[in-house]
Amino acid sequence: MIRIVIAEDHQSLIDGIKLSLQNELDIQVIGEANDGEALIDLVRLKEPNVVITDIRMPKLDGISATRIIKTEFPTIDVIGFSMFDQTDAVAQMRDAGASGYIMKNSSLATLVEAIRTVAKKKSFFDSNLMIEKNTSLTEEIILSKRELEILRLIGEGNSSVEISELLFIGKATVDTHRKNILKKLNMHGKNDLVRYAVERKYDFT
Amino acid sequence: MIRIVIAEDHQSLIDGIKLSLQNELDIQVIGEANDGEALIDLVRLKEPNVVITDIRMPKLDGISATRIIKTEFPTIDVIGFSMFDQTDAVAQMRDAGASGYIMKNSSLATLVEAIRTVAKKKSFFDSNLMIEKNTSLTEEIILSKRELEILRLIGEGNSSVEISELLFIGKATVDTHRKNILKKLNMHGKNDLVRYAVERKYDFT
DNA sequence: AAAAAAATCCCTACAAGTAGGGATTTTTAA
DNA sequence: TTAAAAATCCCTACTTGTAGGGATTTTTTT
Repeated sequence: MIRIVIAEDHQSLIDGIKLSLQNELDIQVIGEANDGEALIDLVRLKEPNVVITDIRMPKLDGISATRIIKTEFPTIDVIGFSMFDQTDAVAQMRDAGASGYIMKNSSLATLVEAIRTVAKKKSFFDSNLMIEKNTSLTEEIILSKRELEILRLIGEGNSSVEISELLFIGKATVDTHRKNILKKLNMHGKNDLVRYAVERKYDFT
Repeated sequence: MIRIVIAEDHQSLIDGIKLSLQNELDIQVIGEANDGEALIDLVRLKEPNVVITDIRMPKLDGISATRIIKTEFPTIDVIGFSMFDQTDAVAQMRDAGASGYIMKNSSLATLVEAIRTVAKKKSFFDSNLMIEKNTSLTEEIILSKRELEILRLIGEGNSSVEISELLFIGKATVDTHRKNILKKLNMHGKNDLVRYAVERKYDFT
């Protein structure tokens, strides 16, 4: 029996995962936490086999939490998961000692596979992750300087026109950059860029 | 001389604040941090008079950082600041021991005033904050259950149509809720709701 | 110096959210 | 039980971003 705990500040997502795992008889959800600190407490209390944790959480983020967990309990396997394919986040989770990484839009099958794989002491990184596709997992700087700049401004809440005024370029240029960013990140849809920019507010270089 | 440190994961914002404070001769920025853990280290090292910290930061968030700082250095005054008027965040910062709270879109004058006020051991909470306007600062539940639900779904990246399908209601209804939420939060503009929903991913009740 | 990458700008069409109205039904609270 | 609040739905007009093209100039890199 694989005993797991889930950490995710979004309760509805936890509920979804729990529901999804109900049919997997060898996997048991023994606890859940809504922030990093609660996760640490929970792990100390229950000592699960596998921890599934969001990157971005209140109080303590998933990366720091993973570091602490792996220091105290090296045998516990941690799977990180987040909304987007953030190369840096994946690398940081790996450095922190995580055994796996999946994305929130991954299928149930992927989730289950990830849990079983890490429980067998193997690592599992979602095949959708860009980091897996390209060999060089160190410097994978996909976005150009200008694109990063524009992404940052999007995250700050600026519209294309506002950005064009801030950077003294045309609105059309900003739109082109947006499209290129979307293409590079393999995203579609209306608000994805905004969400991505805000979500990854981390590590803008 | 008021010695302050700034914590904010968005370097450009730190730069902006520093620039703004250059002309204030009695205020000196003696350090900056891009995450909660770095902030704690910095405070221990430099022991400033005032700390200005973002709520949402990698590793350790502003609320937890404030709690730690106030435990170790009760005389240091902390000012929280964030993008939006999150009633819960303000309350939590207050509980953690913060002396003030301002919003990122506050004017420079407000920022300077806040710093000087807390340095005088008085508390400063931005007059724009809803919490200040309404007397009952405990339960200030502005958004209805349905509105919160929709806001959550927006944060998860769903469009109005998708939300309407998820909740078995019409698209028009979702739009109305959006408009009401915007009105209640006093927001305008295209992506504000998305950004707000993602930013406040915290504490959805 | 030549090729590749990045940055700049324009076009049309379409989808989605905002802003301003209005209106009805269902819940909740006094 | 009756007001008040919440939730439901519809209308038109407008703005903004996405998707699909194309094209030119400026920087890098080889």
